[in-house]
Amino acid sequence: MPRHRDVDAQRRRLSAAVWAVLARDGLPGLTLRAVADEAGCTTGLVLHTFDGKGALLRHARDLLHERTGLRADAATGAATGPAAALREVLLHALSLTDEKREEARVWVGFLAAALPDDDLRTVHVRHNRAFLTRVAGLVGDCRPDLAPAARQHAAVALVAQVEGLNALAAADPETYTPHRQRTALERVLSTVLEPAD
Amino acid sequence: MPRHRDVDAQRRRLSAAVWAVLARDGLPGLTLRAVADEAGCTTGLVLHTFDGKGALLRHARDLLHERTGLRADAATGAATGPAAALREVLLHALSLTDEKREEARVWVGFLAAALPDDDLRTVHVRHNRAFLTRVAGLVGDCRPDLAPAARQHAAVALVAQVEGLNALAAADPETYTPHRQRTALERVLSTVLEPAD
DNA sequence: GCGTTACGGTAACATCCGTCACGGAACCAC
DNA sequence: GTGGTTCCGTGACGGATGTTACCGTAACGC
Repeated sequence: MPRHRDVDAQRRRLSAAVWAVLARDGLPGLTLRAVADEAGCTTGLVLHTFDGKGALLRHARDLLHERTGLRADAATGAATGPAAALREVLLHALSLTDEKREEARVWVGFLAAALPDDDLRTVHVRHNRAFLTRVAGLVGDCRPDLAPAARQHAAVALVAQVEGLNALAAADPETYTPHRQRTALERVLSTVLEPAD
Repeated sequence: MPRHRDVDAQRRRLSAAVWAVLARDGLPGLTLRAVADEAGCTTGLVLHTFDGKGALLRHARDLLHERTGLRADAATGAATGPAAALREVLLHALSLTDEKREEARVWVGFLAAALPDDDLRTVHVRHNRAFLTRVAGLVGDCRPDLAPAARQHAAVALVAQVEGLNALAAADPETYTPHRQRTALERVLSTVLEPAD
């Protein structure tokens, strides 16, 4: 029984190639051949590892969620309190570095690809909701006085702020500078942490 | 010199077909043949009217800006004061109806198409900045006490909130309901209109 | 009414897409 | 070493894409 391969490692490598192509050439450039070239193999390997382009994209989207999730976990763990945890998680979701701006471009690419593709949309929506739920939980840690619905409303505003800044900065980083992103996030954050009432 | 056509009307019709295809089939389905079918003509007419696919997309993006601009003008004119004008313009930019959700899908499609296309990106960024400038002006009307930089910061947060909600609602309208969109926008709006200091 | 001219449909082009069948190469058991 | 089995690169396929050249046709000036 010869020749075993590390299937998971190949899937990770190919998914990383999907991100690289998506960040560099955008959604129109995301072809199996481009992914294979990026990964240093042929389309043969890609289609032996995944059941077609759709499965490849879904796995790449899953892995992106895993990656951002780990970063959020680390941000939560390093924080000194509930408010710091919420702030750190949201700050680490912004496009404050070139690497993160690349990631935002990839996120936009997946979003646009998911709109007409029900399978990919299901995956994309699930991960977006998971982030929303995470933020709602952190809001609850900061404001246990809030009812669940109020936490959800605060989380929606925070997540929309972050993803809006990411989408805008992906196309126009000169206008949506890191400083402006941070300032905008702090504005919304203040409505959660320092309610006027 | 026979047979003159209304070139502008054709351009508008073809651009409207671009929106329809982009809303229904997404960016991957946006082909010249699909646009021609939607407009009830052939690719021959499309390419006699525009210098290729890129020019068609840029014009369609221009027209989308014009359309949203007219809506914002109407919202501003109908408002009873500076605060109402700001609120109305932002509310009309949200995805509160099916038609607006379609428009948000189109906006996401243009964004994703613009990321790897410098010409289209230039157009897209210009229109996004115009909206930002408009919002900054309305903020100035509400809060003449604010310095220009502070107005800009407030406008960035408001625009990011609106576009973030649109992007999220485009893929997941069940989570980002009209009510939640309005509530989230009011939260950010309150930091501009009722500053805690 | 006729000729000229712009218009727009048709069909082809080369290219690229996703996918698949084939065959050689690599690897482990014996 | 030898056989058997898995892996993966090769090359081809049908179809779709953007673009172009061609040509019939409809409309205006005279």
